[in-house]
Amino acid sequence: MLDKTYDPAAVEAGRDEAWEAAGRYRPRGAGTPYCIMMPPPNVTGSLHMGHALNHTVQDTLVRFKRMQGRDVLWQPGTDHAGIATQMVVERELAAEGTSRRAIGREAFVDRVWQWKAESGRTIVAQLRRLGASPDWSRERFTMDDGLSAAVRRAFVSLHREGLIYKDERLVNWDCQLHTAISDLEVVSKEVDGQLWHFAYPLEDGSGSITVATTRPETMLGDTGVAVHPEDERYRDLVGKHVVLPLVGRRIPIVADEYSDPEKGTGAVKITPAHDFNDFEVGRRRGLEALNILDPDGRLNDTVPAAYRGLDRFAARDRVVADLDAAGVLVKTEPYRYMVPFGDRSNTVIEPYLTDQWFCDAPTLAKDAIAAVEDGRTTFVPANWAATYFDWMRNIQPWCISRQLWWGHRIPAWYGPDGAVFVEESEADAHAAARAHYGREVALEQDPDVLDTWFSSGLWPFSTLDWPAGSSELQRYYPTDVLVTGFDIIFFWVARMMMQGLHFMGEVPFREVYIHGLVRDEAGQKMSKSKGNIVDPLQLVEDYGADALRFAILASLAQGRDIKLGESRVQGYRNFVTKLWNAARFCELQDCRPEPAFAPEAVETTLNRWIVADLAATRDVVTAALEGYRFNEAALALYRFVWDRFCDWYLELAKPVLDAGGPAAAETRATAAWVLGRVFRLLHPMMPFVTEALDEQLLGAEPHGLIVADWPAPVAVDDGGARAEIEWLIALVSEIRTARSELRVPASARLALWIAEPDAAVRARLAAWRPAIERLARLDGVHEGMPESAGGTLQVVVDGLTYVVPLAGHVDVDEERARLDKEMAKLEADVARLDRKLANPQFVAKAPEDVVEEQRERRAERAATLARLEAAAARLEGR
RNA sequence: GCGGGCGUAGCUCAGCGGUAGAGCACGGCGUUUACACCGCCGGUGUCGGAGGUUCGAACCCUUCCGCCCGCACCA
Repeated sequence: MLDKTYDPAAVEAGRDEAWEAAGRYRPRGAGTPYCIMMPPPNVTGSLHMGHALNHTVQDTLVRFKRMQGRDVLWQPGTDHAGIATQMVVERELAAEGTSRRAIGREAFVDRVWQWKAESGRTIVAQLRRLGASPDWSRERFTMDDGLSAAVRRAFVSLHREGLIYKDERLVNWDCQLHTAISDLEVVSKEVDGQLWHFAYPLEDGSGSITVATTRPETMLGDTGVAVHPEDERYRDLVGKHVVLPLVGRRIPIVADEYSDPEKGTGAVKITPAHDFNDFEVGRRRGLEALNILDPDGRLNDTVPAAYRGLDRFAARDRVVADLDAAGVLVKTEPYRYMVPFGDRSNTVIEPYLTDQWFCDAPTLAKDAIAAVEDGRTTFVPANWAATYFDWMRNIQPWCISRQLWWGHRIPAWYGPDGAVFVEESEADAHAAARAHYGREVALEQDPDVLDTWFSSGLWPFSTLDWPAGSSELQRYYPTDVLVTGFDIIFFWVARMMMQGLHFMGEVPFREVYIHGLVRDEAGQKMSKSKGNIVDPLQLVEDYGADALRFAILASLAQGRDIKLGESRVQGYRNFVTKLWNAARFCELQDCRPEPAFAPEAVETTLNRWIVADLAATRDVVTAALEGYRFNEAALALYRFVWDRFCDWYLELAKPVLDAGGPAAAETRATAAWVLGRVFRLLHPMMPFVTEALDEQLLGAEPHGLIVADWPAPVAVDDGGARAEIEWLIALVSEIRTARSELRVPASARLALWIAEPDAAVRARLAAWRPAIERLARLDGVHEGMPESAGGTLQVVVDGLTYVVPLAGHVDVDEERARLDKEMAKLEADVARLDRKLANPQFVAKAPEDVVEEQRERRAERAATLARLEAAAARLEGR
């Protein structure tokens, strides 16, 4: 027996373990392969709404495909997330009063591994709680031996091809983390600052040129002043020199297109080592790049003694004060401008001149762009391709080295004279060094590690045992679809495309399904600082994973962010409860699956109707899931279960079941069959409750639904069943509405009269009399016109008038008013349709079936109207 | 500045060329031993504004207004 109330916790408990133990998560080995690579969550992270959304979508797809008979591999794993993880552990050390530098590199890395071992299971456990069904036996971690080997192979190979190189360039430098970061890890924020104008005196004493800056401390590194070649104001100054105040350095005034006469004073100070634009100008004009900062962001020894060792911001104040004292501060104005911050450290990022490893992204991007252009990979929704192209076509060399300790150590070793040996192992490096020097030398490995995304970019094939190779690699690459948020199209999707195409010669995935972000009920992005985080696990605890999953999917309109509040989840928990109770009713009614049940062969109108309706729902759901229209699939099932099966089918079945006989037997079998189909259709979206019901109610074999066949289409000839049930629903609804509007007490059992039924209607009434009486609260169905005192209620359905004598329950005026309201609506409809049909253009140009449809509609409305008019007249007549 | 998106019922959103919809919220009524996590009943809303295309536009085009998100700028 099913429990009286649905208890998600009880229903969901133990099911993940059972599925896994039964091997359900593993590829079945037969069927067309279907593969999804799980975007590896940060190993030390915990589940947030974004994960819940992302994994619910993947799991729904995977379960759907599994049921369709595909050989499904959902490859799971986690990411080492270099900076984020290192920071967490560093914070821990700080709390203990020590630091990574204090304990040293080796001890620190050990410590991170230790921490990973402790906290690395959380996210996986949480995903399991959600119902995620990847092949956990294949779980990978980006720093596993195999994946690390893949990283080294990729690095060495790209290096040999000249696509990875070391260069001294400006990078985004994080002064707190002491590492370079990529462009993508920099977030610009608008800041209220000041714009200072300084007059740099000309060397020849003939005056000065005024430049403006928001970062005065950088003037200590100025090696030039640029003006626009066309700028009349400064034309005569080009080629002259100024003497840099405070420093005394003689620097040239150069002409360069970069200088914008409209901006600031039109003359711009050039600090090649500390500004990306200035760096380019410096290169073009042969200006020296003078690095004035140390890795902490303090001024170094290239600046005058007074400023050495000062922090960049302290130096700023000092420089301004000194320039003011020197009389060259022309003016100071408040100024709003954009300042780059590190997305992790949230400190101001400095452009900084260092030696770093770069990947030639512009070259790798070529095929990655072509692959999307020619449709080898497509985006869903398609417009995300524009974002992808936009970034790919403007891609810059990718700085892949990080001055961190946690991550893949760069496989480069340096000899005593600085010669570099890039090899997959230290042994190989030594061999190369021997060949180079003709003797054994001491080598030192590059201290840096690689950007985390370098290894994540290899994920679609490194997880399948590349470079060693395996049958899985052959079978599942390219994967079918990547499911991810738009926020990492650049970070991750682009990198996988570049590396996948380069190393595998084929795209990593054929489709990229991009979903939105989860926001709170007010549409705010969830963040810890706002305190509006909704914890998915709390929701799972309160309402069940099934409810959360279904809520997510039902809210997931394509290409939009989703706003998910608790009430939404609650609503779908109610839906699960509804399903549970419907199943329980069927159980009480002894509905059991009939092995020989053939949906096409059911005979009663009611059963033919529900079978036909379910067949249509199946088609809608199948097409919706295939097209990533999850909300459409969810809604179709919600409607079928609640509005059709529960509200009408079961209610109409009650009298049939009570009456017994062959019709009752068929109905029991049909109900059981329909529920079984519903469980299957719903399973990818709400896996737990559907399988529990399938087992408990229908006696299906344990953990079988997850691998049950997806329902095949059913070709039903409903033989007029739909029309008949629609008539019945309309009749009952009309009477209910009229009763409610006339405030007839619910308890009043009234008779139904029909004046002139034809044979068909007479038969229908006879067949459905118990149902009509039950659902419309009636007692007796009669032919003819009633002798009524005390008013009547009259409704028109399919052109026939049905009369309910009210016997004093209501007064005539109220019924008259109700009829008037309905007639007014119909009159308006008829008038509108008449206007349309009277338009010769419409009749001539619109498709025939559309015109015919309007004519029929017009006739139907007019007939109903006539009946209502007659009914009104009868009211008057008394 | 460039790109993308959004503006439909109180709220959250479907619909995207042929009668304006759902859920939630709200209000009324509670009869039916599956379900109060329920049942029944209740929606005229300039489909952001203005033009245009069309026999017909919430849906296509143009333009304007308002909001959001990327990217760039960052003297």
